[in-house]
Amino acid sequence: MNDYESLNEPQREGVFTTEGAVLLLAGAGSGKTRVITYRIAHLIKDENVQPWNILAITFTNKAAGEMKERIEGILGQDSLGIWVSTFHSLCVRILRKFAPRLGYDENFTIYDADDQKTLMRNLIKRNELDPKMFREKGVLGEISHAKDELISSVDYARNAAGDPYKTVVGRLYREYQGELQKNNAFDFDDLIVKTVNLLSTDPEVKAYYNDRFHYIMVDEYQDTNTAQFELVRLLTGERKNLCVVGDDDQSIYKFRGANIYNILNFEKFFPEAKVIKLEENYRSTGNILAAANAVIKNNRGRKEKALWTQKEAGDSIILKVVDSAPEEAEYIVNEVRKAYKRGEPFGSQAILYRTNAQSRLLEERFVAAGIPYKIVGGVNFYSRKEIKDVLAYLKTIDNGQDDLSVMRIINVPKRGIGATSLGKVADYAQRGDISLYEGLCDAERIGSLGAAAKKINGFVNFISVARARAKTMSIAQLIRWIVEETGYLEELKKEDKEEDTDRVENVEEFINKAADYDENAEDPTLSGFLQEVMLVADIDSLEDDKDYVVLMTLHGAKGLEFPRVFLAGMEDGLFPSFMSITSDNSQEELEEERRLCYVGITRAMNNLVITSARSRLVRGELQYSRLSRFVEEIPNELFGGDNPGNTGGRRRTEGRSASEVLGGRGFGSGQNSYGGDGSYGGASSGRSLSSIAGKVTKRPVSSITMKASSPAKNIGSAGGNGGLGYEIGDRVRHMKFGQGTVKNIVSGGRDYEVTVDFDTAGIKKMFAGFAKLEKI
DNA sequence: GCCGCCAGTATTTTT
DNA sequence: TACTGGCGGC
Repeated sequence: MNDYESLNEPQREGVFTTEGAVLLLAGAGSGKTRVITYRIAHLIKDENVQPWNILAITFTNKAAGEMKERIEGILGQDSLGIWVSTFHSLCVRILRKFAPRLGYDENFTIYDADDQKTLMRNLIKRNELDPKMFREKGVLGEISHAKDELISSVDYARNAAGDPYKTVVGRLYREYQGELQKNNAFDFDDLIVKTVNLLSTDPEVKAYYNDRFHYIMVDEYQDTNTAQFELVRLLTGERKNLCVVGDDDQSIYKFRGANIYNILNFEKFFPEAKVIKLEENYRSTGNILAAANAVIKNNRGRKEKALWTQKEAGDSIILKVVDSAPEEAEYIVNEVRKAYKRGEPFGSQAILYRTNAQSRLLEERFVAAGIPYKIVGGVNFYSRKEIKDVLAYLKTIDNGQDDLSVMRIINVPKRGIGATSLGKVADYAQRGDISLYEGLCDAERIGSLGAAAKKINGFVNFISVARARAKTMSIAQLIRWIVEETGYLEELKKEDKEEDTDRVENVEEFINKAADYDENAEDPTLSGFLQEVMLVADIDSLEDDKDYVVLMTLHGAKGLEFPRVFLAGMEDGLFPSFMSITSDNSQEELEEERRLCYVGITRAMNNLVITSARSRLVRGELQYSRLSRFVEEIPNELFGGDNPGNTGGRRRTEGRSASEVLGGRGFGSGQNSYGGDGSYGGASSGRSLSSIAGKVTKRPVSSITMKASSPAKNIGSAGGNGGLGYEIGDRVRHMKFGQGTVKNIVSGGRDYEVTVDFDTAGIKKMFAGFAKLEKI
């Protein structure tokens, strides 16, 4: 911890101002993670704060994991006991302990979006409502927004008086909550809301956590909603040692209830709050930063600030406008390859887009080119059918009150128990006010069931045997036993469709994840496993040390950085989205889109490539659009006029004829596949757009590999720096930043902080333990 | 009770 | 285009 000198003045202020409320306005790339980690280290090392008195809240598990690693890198064992977690996992942890005080069991189930839909669909049906009028998605959206604002079903119904639609939604809201409780389940929003309820109504619980957490930090504060703010406020208690870190310019989750006033009005809630601004950007070149500033300054509702950098202007920003989306994909893949040949690893390049659907064409091209890539987002691993099936078995075993899960698996694989029999049991259960599973246990007593009762008994017996086994087996063993004993795996294997082979692989992958949990969790339990798994986002699987091009949405890219960034699909109607342009409060929504654009631009360290297609297929229809208005906001001089392949400064190029566009010609020659299987072949010249698009049939499952075990912790703590394998002056290679020269090695607690001057990425400081530098 | 076909709908972003 | 739910035939 001899490294405080490397901090700039405001950063230092952020580290040392530990008492009271602090609002850290941290611009993109201004080193906020560094401030948070150093701050925590300072609290523990210099202020003698116990690690378990510190709580740090992040948005993704990945961010939490990284922060933990970095703190551990500085403090080693001394960091044990710090709570670093996401809002949702924090709440799960609290509820696991105190859920009974709310009338739930500790082994509650968490319902994801799919489960919510199923439940709501049932309710709409039961109420005999017109499903056209009341769509489950719309109703759930209303409920979710209410929960974000801590509006209970009672309050909602009261506010709805006079509005017929809202009155019905209010009723559905109430019934929905009733069902959740009956099933001993929480949805995502409930995790927060119920924890807030608990803390605000139970002084004992509140005192317990106030006593526990003396210092609280919240990252990405601009994306918190009202309920999350209230949660933080309650946890903070009288000490008021709360440090929030955020950037109003990067607030991009309003659609999910993020309340920008949490940041804009922080000083109203905490009048004595100290406001610190981090405005020096260490990430991007001058040109990139200038572009970002030029775009964001068009927003009105923001705190004034000016991000600056000491870096040079760097390369020009490249703008490439092509005729069609397939050409865009081809161009990007080509540029990726060229950059790779110039020495930029694949892992240093990322492609960002507005919607997940855009990944398809890109993926197709990457496969054809034989370039390693990874798509983040889209369908979550845990929401695949086969995984959800297995999960439903586990949930049924763990929490018999979860009717939804029982319903899902009772006839999977086929047991000959159909809708009619199930309906009879459901009626019986409802009359007796018992769970569906308890109803099934009574099958013999339901006369009308006839032969079906035997089949149902078979299922009930299976579950009770499974419950007994769950007590002795590891979770991985239990899953394997389930999929074999029920014949589920057999059924998947029997089908020889490609799709099903993937499914079998996914189930195997799931078993691996369970095994990993069995090994690494502090106190592995089935409930714990299920709850953890339900909160995993796709981004969490991103591994820094793999050399692949990353493809993801702009939302997914928040908090990440890459030496080379492609912003794809920069077209009005796509980005900014059609919805935002045509919406009633278009002004506000466009500002949110603009912030998203700002986030995208500021992910880039050295090179930014913006692409736009004059036409693309949207839902099977060819759609024409003009260059995104955001690109128009970037000053001309930041674009290079002589970039190879650039449109050459002709930015406002409109009016190509439709026939020219429809020709779908590739722009180059010699685009032959590059180590791929050749099935997609070479240039697109001559092929019609539809035939190219028609090629996409199935997406390969982007593999999510698990690390065998421990994330390299104590490397090189031998003596001297003998364990590192390199010293000052040596040339080294980093998976993401490429080659560079070691400039300095400083011992920092258990690990070494190594300074490397990378040829393309510039000077970086990193902990040897997880930088995994290789001498060359 | 099961399977397959048809029609309607959706795509903005996700912990 | 692609997914889902509903419906009818076996």
